[in-house]
Amino acid sequence: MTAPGRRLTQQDIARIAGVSQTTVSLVLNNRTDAEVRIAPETRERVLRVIRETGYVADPVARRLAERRNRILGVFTYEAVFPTASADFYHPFLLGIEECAEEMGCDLLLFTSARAAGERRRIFNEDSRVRLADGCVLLGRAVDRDDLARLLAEGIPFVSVGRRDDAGAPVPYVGADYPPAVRALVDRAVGLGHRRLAYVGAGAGAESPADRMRGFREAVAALGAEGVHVQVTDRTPGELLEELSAARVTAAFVEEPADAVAITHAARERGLAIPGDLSILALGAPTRPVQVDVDLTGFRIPRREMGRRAVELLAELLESGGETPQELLACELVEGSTLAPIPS
Amino acid sequence: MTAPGRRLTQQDIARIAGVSQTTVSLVLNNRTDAEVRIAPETRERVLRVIRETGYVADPVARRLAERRNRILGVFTYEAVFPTASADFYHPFLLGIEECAEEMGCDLLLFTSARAAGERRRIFNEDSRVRLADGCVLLGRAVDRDDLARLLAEGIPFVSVGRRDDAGAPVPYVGADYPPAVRALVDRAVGLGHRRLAYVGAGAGAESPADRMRGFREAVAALGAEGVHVQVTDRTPGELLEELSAARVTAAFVEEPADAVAITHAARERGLAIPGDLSILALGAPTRPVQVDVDLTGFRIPRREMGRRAVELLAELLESGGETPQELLACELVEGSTLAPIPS
DNA sequence: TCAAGGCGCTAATACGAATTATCACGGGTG
DNA sequence: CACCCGTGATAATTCGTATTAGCGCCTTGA
Repeated sequence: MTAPGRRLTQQDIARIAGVSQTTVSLVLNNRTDAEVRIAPETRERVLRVIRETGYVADPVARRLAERRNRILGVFTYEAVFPTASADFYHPFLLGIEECAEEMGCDLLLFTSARAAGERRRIFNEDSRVRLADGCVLLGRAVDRDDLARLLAEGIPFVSVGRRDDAGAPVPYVGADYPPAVRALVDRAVGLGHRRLAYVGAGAGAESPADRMRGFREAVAALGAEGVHVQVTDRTPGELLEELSAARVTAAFVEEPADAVAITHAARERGLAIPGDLSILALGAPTRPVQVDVDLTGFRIPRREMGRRAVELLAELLESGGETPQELLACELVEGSTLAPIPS
Repeated sequence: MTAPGRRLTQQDIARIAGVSQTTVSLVLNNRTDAEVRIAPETRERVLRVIRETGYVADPVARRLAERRNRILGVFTYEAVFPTASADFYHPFLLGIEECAEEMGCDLLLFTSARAAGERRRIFNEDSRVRLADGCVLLGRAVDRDDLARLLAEGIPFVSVGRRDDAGAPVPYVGADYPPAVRALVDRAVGLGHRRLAYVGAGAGAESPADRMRGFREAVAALGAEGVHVQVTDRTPGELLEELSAARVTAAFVEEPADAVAITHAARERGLAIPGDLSILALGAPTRPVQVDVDLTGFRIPRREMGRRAVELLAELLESGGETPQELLACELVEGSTLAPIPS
């Protein structure tokens, strides 16, 4: 058993085995190159001492020397675990953890990144991004300056979620929103809907913008009419009124939590969903809600995105190569809030 | 803007500012001791270069020299994120993350710790435990050898959940099960119950053992009768039969998921809960279940345990000191599955 | 008999920052 | 004029591991 005092170093092992620190390092790394030769008996002796003492290499020193430590950073702009956003982020993290585990990597959560009282920034006073070989970025909106800086410093990273260029192309794995939204619009129009609404910000970050774009393009391509309904500071009731005033028959709601609220409000007022109004949900809820409505919409492949981000990061670390940019298809969810236009 | 090539070092900053690396380090660490003097203008010049280049110290090198890096390791014997156990672990992690963030620490998740195909071990071939300043251990059952080794190597750690000695006392923050179970037994006996059952393993790890102990002691102290019902490989129906055969009127169920299943099975058979049988749940579900029963029992202060573990770890790192061992009180949950004994 | 090369290992050094031990320079003092 | 001391910096060393460049010794081949 190890003495409780100071930690063992290769130097100690070397002393005990009667060899040099170099030899211990070579044995430890199982170097059998033509350049390096170690007598089997010496190797065995060193290995025995290592076994007996239970020595393990200090990962910090290793990283300093080798410039690599099989640690992947995970930066989230919001806290990872807190319940408010947990349901939304959990699947991404699940994928990230799975993949990291398979690759034998540890995950470093940059929980300390919060700048004084404000929202988190990647580069704060003494940033630890560099402790990891590379990192995965998570968050609805990612700071443009942070991205630019990551790119400029050549820090390997992959964003989960598409990002616009920030001085240079940003490596990402995103959800392919436009075709998913387009497919929903297609179906609605196929069921006779002509007056459609996009309910939500449709801007502010790439993902809402992408959905909005998909909506606009599809509406234009099919010759339907599309209106835009903002949700900020409005009750579900007010939204319903605006929809009805605009004679909308199918509402494409950016945030499923809003879709649920609107559905409830409608049913309270005796408005049938989807009989009188069809509701389409564009993604996964980012706020905690009891989703007791079987919403028609699509599924964001969050877990797959997490996995893929780690895979791409690994490739980036391995071989460098091109800036990876991938969009993963969203799967349509049948649900029961889309019906033919009321006659 | 930084050149995309090699990373800046203090040496580079020193060269640019026309000073030595030492000076850069001193300025960076804002050392103003009596021993160390730097002319205001020199300091300003160095700071300007640092600002202009956006230099940040390499945390790895820092750690090697300083023997401290404000990284806390989190070791879980099961995967952290996967949904199966996510609901159980989430609150602990929430507390851990909160506290780490406040203290300006990052969290290192040892996801790579899985030994070849087997369950996780802390010390595998190249363990990274030591990358962190200290670590928090999470998991129902923690390997005794791992604990002994952590203690022997003097690695600072705090276990979430009480642990028996492993060669030496183990630092922990646990839930104080015995008084919580005792309080429930008290109430049951106060309501006339005399034949009580402990349903669950009651052994295998510290936490079930603690509950069992609380149960036994309370039953003995109050002069009631207690039986032990094992759950492994038994259907809820079989459990119910055993309970009824033993004329038990109040069942103390270790695992709330089982409590839910038993309640459902009972109601299906026309057995009233709590009219005919009272059900007490001892803690939080470790398996995913739809908890649609308002169980009487107690709440494990998981979030607080996470927080406290990090706080204690911090103290341990700061000042060394005694092996901290704390038990946090569980809060009783009223629920509606406890009623007076049927007459 | 001597250069060429194989063998098994080690000394020296790099990695980037922190710390310790000095050092050069003036100005005041004895 | 020699001495001391405060000032403002730096050279050298440390942390633990990985890598590079050899070093002696022994065998071969011509």
